Amino acid sequence: MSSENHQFRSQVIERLKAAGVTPTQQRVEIAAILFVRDQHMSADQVLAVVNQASPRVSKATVYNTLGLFAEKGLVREVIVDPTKVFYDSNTSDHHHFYNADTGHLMDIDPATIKIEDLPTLPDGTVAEGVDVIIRIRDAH
Amino acid sequence: MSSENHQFRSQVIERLKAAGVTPTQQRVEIAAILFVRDQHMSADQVLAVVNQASPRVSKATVYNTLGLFAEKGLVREVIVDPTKVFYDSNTSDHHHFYNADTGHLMDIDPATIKIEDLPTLPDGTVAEGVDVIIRIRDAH
DNA sequence: ACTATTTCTAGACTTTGTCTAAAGTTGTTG
DNA sequence: CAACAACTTTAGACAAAGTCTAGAAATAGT
Repeated sequence: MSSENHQFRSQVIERLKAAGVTPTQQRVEIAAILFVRDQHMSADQVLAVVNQASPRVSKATVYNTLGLFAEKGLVREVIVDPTKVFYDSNTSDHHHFYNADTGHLMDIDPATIKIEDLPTLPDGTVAEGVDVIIRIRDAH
Repeated sequence: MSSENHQFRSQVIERLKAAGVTPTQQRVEIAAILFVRDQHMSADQVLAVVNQASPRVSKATVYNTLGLFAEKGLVREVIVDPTKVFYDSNTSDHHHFYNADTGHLMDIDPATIKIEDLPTLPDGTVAEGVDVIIRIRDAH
């Protein structure tokens, strides 16, 4: 493993610790995949990538880990496709384009969209988050 | 069947025809359930309600029909829950609160939320729709 | 009525995701 | 550093939503 990779892994481990997640072997593997850059991956994709070389992480662990990361704010769940959940390694406040033709999910530049004051929430509830999805398709 | 019900059914049939949907027995059954009032139902719920008395519509037909209605603009698909699709019989332009604690989906009064000018779309794509989901949870 | 097209159906199947029970790790504490 | 508790991982069974198939039924057009 190169020195840069080694350094990246330590950064990943620090980030897990900072989020209160014990950095086990498997979690670091998964986090290292997600955190190389801002991206959107389904659990299935993560499973495929992590086990590319040799099977090293089980399906159950991938699902558990992604759920844990989402809970701890390390990734964000994006629900746009009825058949699967995407995990977004960009946790900053932003929204998405979703191209149903291609299944492609893209970030919207936060500067280009704004929601004016949120409506009053139903009684006895608190806001958890706001998702804006602009559904697009290929121009025919 | 009462006269009001009979009248409602004719209205439903007219609405299907207007949308270019042949009003078969099964489609009318399903539309009659959805169109009584603005509501959010999953395919499973529709299946349960339509077959309450005696089984009259198959699972495949319920799924096909809801898909057809969505395509024809008679209902709107709402994707907020990773485990199932909701069908909204309110097709006017509006957005949703989604309470993940209760699984409850609620309309947001269109007057109380506004999106300022949409961002530029990716090249070669056209907008299909904008979904805003405010995720809420029960105050502890 | 006869034929072609559309629609409906039961049930097998697929896919995403969850659960379980056992085995493996890790961390703590004396 | 041994003993123990708590946590994590795993294979594989399971669950639930939704799709597919091939035949039966309804419907429409002539």
